[in-house]
Amino acid sequence: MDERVDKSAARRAELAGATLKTLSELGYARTSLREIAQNSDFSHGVLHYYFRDKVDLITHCVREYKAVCVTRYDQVVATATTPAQLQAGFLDKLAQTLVEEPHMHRLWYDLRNQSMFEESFRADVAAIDASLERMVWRVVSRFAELLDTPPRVSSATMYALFDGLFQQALLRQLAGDPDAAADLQAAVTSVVAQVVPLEREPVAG
Amino acid sequence: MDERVDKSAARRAELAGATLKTLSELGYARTSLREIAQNSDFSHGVLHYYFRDKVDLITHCVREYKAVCVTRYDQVVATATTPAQLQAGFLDKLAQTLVEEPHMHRLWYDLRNQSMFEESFRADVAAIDASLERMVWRVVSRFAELLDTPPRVSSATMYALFDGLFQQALLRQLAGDPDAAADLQAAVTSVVAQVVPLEREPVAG
DNA sequence: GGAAAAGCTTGACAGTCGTCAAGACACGGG
DNA sequence: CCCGTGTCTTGACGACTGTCAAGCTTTTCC
Repeated sequence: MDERVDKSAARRAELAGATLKTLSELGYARTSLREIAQNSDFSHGVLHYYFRDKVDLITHCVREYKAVCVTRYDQVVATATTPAQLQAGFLDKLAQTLVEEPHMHRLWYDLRNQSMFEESFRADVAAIDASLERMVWRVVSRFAELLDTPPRVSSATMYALFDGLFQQALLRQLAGDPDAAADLQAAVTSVVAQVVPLEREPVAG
Repeated sequence: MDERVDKSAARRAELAGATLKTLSELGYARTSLREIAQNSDFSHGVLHYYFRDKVDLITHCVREYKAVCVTRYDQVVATATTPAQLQAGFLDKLAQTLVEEPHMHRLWYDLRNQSMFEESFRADVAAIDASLERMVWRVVSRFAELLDTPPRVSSATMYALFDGLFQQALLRQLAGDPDAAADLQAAVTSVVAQVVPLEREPVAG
């Protein structure tokens, strides 16, 4: 019986993978079940054998997506012993994922946007957003710890800032701008210098 | 003859309005020409009388959208004579548009996202993004001028930061979070305090 | 007033969509 | 061997899509 559910879970994961691939290539608006099936080894009918409907399938995908993303910087956080090391490692991975996986990232932004229109996605999307926020905060708070300076903005704000920078960089990367990654690194460096600064006078006002 | 083109332009604008409304309600993925026509006084066939195809129609809409948005804060910039006035006016308008026009904003994010997948939208979207960046920069640079302190980040970075904050707030607003607007104002205030600070020691490193 | 032009509607076309029922295939236990 | 069960394919359904041609209505102009 365990074997049965394992098999079933594996197949679901396989189909979820094909779905993620399709979504990342075509975007939500043009992703159809038949197109997904063509990115897998099966026919379009099997999708309704493993998933209730299209929303169920995509929801499952979104959850799977989360697992991959959320640990991206954990290794860097775990091994870095100086602020400079941590910053360099983070910037490296940031640029790397921007250049190597832009399709995966646009898929995420597409789904998050879809959640603005379709309530069925909202809960899962919000959960992933929260996970990503924690991921970013692990990096930033560790950085602050190594610097012995508390961050000057909240976790939620910090995430929004990084997300905005990354999204602009992604737009440029997908438009073919060769400087997108380098400029992202520079911008992040500049912003971090402001919000997790070396010791300085407190801001008045 | 001028009268002809005026009439034609007016009708195009009218249909573009119906398109914007439909897009803001349903999102790009579920917006069809028949649905657009139902949001106007005409039948679906007329869309092909005034626009070559769907892409042409939506592209035209996007350009129209730009005109409305881009002057949102100009009045505030023109009238404010102190930093506090400018900041308060900006935060007011920011919260107001978040609460009153969330559908229009999700439409913009949806189309910008679509441009990650469809090259046909890319140029127009990039142009609007640049316009919005200039809009934000007019506010920030004026603020810095009134404070007699240069901003510590570039125009592009500043826009990305605001955009990230606004997008997070929009997600929360659309999910029904009653604190979305207030938290956005607080976050923007906090960030501005970091990147356009009152005089302080330069950041080392 | 009547013809020409512009504006708009209607209906059809070839596709595609999500969904699902019917049946084919594999496979292990009687 | 056959039967039952889990797995997968096939083909069909009604609905919906963008597009466009044919024709209707209104306006314009002589």
